Amino acid sequence: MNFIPKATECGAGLCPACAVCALTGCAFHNLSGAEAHQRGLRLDRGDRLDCRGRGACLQFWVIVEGTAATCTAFEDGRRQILGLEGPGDVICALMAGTGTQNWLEALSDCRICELDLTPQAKALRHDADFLAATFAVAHRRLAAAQAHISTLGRLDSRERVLLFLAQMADRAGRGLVTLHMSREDIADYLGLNAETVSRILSRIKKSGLVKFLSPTEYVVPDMAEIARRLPVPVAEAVP
Amino acid sequence: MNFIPKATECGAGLCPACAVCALTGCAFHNLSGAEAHQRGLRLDRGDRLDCRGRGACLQFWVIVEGTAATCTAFEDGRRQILGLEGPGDVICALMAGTGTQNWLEALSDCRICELDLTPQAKALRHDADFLAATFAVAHRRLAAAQAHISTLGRLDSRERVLLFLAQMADRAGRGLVTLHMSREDIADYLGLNAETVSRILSRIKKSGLVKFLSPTEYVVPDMAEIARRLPVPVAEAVP
DNA sequence: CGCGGGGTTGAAAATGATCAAACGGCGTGG
DNA sequence: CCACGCCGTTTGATCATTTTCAACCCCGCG
Repeated sequence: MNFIPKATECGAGLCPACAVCALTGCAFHNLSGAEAHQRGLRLDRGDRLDCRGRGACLQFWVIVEGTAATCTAFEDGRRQILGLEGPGDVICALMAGTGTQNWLEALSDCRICELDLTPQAKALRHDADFLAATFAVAHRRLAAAQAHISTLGRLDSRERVLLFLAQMADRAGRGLVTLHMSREDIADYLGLNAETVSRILSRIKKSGLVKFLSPTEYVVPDMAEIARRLPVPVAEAVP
Repeated sequence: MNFIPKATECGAGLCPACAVCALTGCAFHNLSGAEAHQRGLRLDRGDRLDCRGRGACLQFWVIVEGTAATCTAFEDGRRQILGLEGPGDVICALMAGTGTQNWLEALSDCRICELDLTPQAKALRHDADFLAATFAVAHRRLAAAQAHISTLGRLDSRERVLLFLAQMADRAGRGLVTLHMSREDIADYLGLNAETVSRILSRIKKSGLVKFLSPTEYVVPDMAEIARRLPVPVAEAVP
């Protein structure tokens, strides 16, 4: 049940590829009994996890494996995917307003590590390493959220889908990309509807910018060509 | 030049209405020489302030007076307003990807306090109060950004404008509301264009939901009536 | 073999953008 | 004081994009 890699497994105490160790490295090293409050979860595709934090932001969910989405829905059922989460991503309590639901939804089968640090609240409130790590989590999510605002506000449907495909390819590290999302999931992420996504995907396919092997698998022959058709960089430059 | 109210001016050390004291209260109390790195700025309507932080997020801009907007623009000039900032709001380094500009723009004349804490970087990295305060800043911004994603992704133009009017009214504390934004500003915030905003404003005016005294001043006779037409709560419930 | 859940495609309708014209307030200069 | 011109706003006509509704296809599964 212990999905969290030990800090010792991660070389210099911090695992470069995932934030898990960054958290354990800071929050767990000087805490006794912390193990008791971490829980391994398995979600099947479509499963939802209510992760409203109680009060302060001291609960975390770390994606260990799979792809998940942070979602909201209005009273009338309209759904919006706020962000996509992959291995290493850390979700802290989603902020749900009254009347707006918030949940984490597995887009593919997922392994997730849940950390409840509320018992350690008092100590953590003064733990600089812990605070720095949670700040980094929030900051990274904020950057992603702001980029997504621009996407939804100022890109048309073709640009949104193209950017989406490019980003997923970038994240998958070139080669064959497998989407773990239905057309409707993509639509809810991009603020479109499923038919529009399908239509645009067909157009992109015809254009040759992306080669589809199946509805959920594709290859990008020339990333630069896609980048040339977008007014935004595909990947955020990491300074 | 010292725009920052002293913590002592704020009752219990924290000013309830603004985050300024929350920051000074934590970051400045135990720092000597901090005064030297704070700078009062005046921006006229339309002025832009490049606030990309150098490296770590240790520079802050606090709105003391006026309304400003955090903006991005694509290479081709399309502008998107990411968020609206009023007195007390704290902006930390905006994350600008290469190819995407980021700036803070005064929508009305503003007084802003700039804090540069990079000289204190070493000490602050271990200052729990400071870290907690910056986390709160990022967290609050994240909540706002996520709410805006839903707005842009899933509300139609009429709903967006209505929500905007209601939120501005809520923020202004009822009574007469004065918009410090042009139609184009509103459009760039809501992911629409200026003509569409104007048209919808006219429709809303005709419907009687909002009474306009001038193009930039209005009153909301019945907030509940507006809320009834929106699938989202107007104000986030503060827990 | 039939059923059901994506996915794709088409036609029609709605929504929002674009282009263009006219309005109104306001400051400047005659 | 008035005329002029500028800028932001409003409004109309038209165009493009996106949604909606519907049909159909494909494929896996009972």
